[in-house]
Amino acid sequence: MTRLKGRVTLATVAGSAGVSVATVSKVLNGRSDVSPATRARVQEILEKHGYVGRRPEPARRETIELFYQGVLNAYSVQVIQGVVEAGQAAGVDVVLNAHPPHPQASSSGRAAPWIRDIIGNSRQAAIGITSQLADADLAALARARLPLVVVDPANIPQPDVTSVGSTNFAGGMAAAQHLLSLGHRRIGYIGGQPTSACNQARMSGFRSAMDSVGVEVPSEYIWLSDFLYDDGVAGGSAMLDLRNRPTAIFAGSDEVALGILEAARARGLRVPEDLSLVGFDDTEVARLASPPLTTVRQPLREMGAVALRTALQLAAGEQVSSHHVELATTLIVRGSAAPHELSSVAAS
Amino acid sequence: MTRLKGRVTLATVAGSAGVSVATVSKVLNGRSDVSPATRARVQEILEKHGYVGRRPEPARRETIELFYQGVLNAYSVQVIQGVVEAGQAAGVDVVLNAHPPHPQASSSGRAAPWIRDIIGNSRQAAIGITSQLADADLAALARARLPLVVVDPANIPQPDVTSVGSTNFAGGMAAAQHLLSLGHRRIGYIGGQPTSACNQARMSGFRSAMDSVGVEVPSEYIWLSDFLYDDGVAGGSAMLDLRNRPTAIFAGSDEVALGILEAARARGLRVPEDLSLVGFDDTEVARLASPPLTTVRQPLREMGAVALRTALQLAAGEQVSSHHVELATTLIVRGSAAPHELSSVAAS
DNA sequence: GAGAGTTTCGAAAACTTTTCGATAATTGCT
DNA sequence: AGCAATTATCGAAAAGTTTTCGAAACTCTC
Repeated sequence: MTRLKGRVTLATVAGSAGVSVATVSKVLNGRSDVSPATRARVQEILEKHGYVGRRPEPARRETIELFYQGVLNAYSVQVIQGVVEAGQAAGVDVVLNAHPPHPQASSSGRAAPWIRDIIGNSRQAAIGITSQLADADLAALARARLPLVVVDPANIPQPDVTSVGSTNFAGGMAAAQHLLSLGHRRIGYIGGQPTSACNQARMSGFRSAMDSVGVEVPSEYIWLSDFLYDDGVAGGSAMLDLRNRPTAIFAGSDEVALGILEAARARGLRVPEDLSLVGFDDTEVARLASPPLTTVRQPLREMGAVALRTALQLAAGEQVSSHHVELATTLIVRGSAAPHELSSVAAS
Repeated sequence: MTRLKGRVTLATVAGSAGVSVATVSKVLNGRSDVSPATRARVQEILEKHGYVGRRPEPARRETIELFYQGVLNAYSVQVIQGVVEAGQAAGVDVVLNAHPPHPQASSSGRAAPWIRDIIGNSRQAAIGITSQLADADLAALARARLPLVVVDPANIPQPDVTSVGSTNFAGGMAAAQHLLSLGHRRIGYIGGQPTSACNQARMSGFRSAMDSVGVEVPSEYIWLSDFLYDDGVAGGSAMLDLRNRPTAIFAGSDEVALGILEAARARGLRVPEDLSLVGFDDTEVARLASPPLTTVRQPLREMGAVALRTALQLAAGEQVSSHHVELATTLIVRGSAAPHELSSVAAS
């Protein structure tokens, strides 16, 4: 109904409410010279007819905020690309912004300034990359009815935060199985913080695969700090200096793998002849590395695209089927992992 | 003046500008069916009369469009970061968008669709990363009075395009001098397209440094295709298979350097022991490479920040002192270039 | 150089807001 | 109560703005 002819206009509402066009206009603009009773009635009719002004919004495009933590790396770039591409397809603007690394949960219940900015700038939705938000931040966003989608949230997925991830556990298993199938038995893992959800999943997948073939993982074969290059160098150095060093290492990220690569090179160890390496993420650096990294691919662009589409759905008030979506990981075989025979031959 | 009677209205402006009320309204709302000349004139009159709408809009934030070509790489990421940081400082939104690689100068004089989008979305300014725009695109932007700043434009800097670059020539010289000072004499160059301005500058700087110490550069020591990994592999392979292969190579980009690194590894050549390598850009991958790349640093973040500030100046109608700014390059010494003695010892 | 398509523009129509006068309701005063 | 003054409410008309639509001018193509 109310669609008999064209758009709903002030005249439509005025007719339906039995008042003049001017009065309806006054109600819309909160003028004082309208009696409360009339105002209420007009407002009801407005609602009923779903009146929207001539220009619902001042012709401004929908805008979603994409934020990253601290600095951009090879990982975030892929996600950003996915978000931007999906944003173009959907005809929304993607505003990119950085936010300080870890506001360290301000004791007060106030949201961080940059969160308040997002709200104040009236975005349709926000997308975070591996972000860890304080409860106050989440509460502020919820109050403002501003949907949030996090790609690969750093902390354990909370039920009230929509998130997009990948099958980290399966990826960890795939990496371990690949190395096992190449004949390796002494396999180390160098990954991120023990509190990080994706690190836990990757390591659990790794452990699970190792367990299922009855291979022990000694504690000195596990090194956890962060997913960064320097952590790879440190962990790799420690592990390669062991009397009984591993013949293969599964790195929790490509950046870590590159750090291990450097630690190996510094010791005159060649990859993959003397040490097999499997990374995680399949960022650009995996392809550019020498040797190119065998790695577990996270479909980061797709994850970004899914995050954007989910954010738009939430912004449109639609329900999403699941608060957490995981896309499949794939093992990408390049040149950094080789059969164990090679390394034993070289060692002998 | 113009206050003879009551408020300044569309009719006032229309009369003063000699156009219809409708046209003024269209200018105000950024409609497309107004010629640039008319738009400019009306805008000027609007300004002069200090026209304010009946209800001032809720002050939307300034928005600048940052666009990249095709895919994001380690290079663009640094620039993006600089733009985003400067944008935050200036309180403007940075909208990120991709555009198709090379529309190949559509024969017609029409601007590319994505350019029309930028104009239609009424950005305050646009920033391109290594973009090559067709004349029609530039003309369309100029007509819409939309300032454009290009970071490291792919083609020769045109006088009517504001651009930000770095001292490529000096960087090329610095790279060559570094390798020369390490005792190298057989030095190759693998870089981008001969038509690319920055490639020309880098290679000229390289050649100039070589000339000034009287060292010849045989033609087979020069390889030009693109600034990509695969080009590094191809060029590196060709050059390293020469009977009299170079002892050092200056790569026109870090990505090319990584390709050369891989070509060397495939031939059992070690870097820097058997081959010294100097990259260009100092993107993240230079730090992550194994060995870490000695490279010529372009201050990409600063370049991005300068581009944004310049764009805002232009948007504010200010004159900029120069249409092309070059920031200084710096040689970053890491581990991929070593004294020539080492390699001759290894060779003997 | 005709034809098809595009761009530019203003008159008129459509829509919204404001002004201002009419009317009714309320208050103040005797 | 009766009457005047005040106030509240409302809509017609005016004012202001945006959109539609057709005409004219221009451009590109064959």
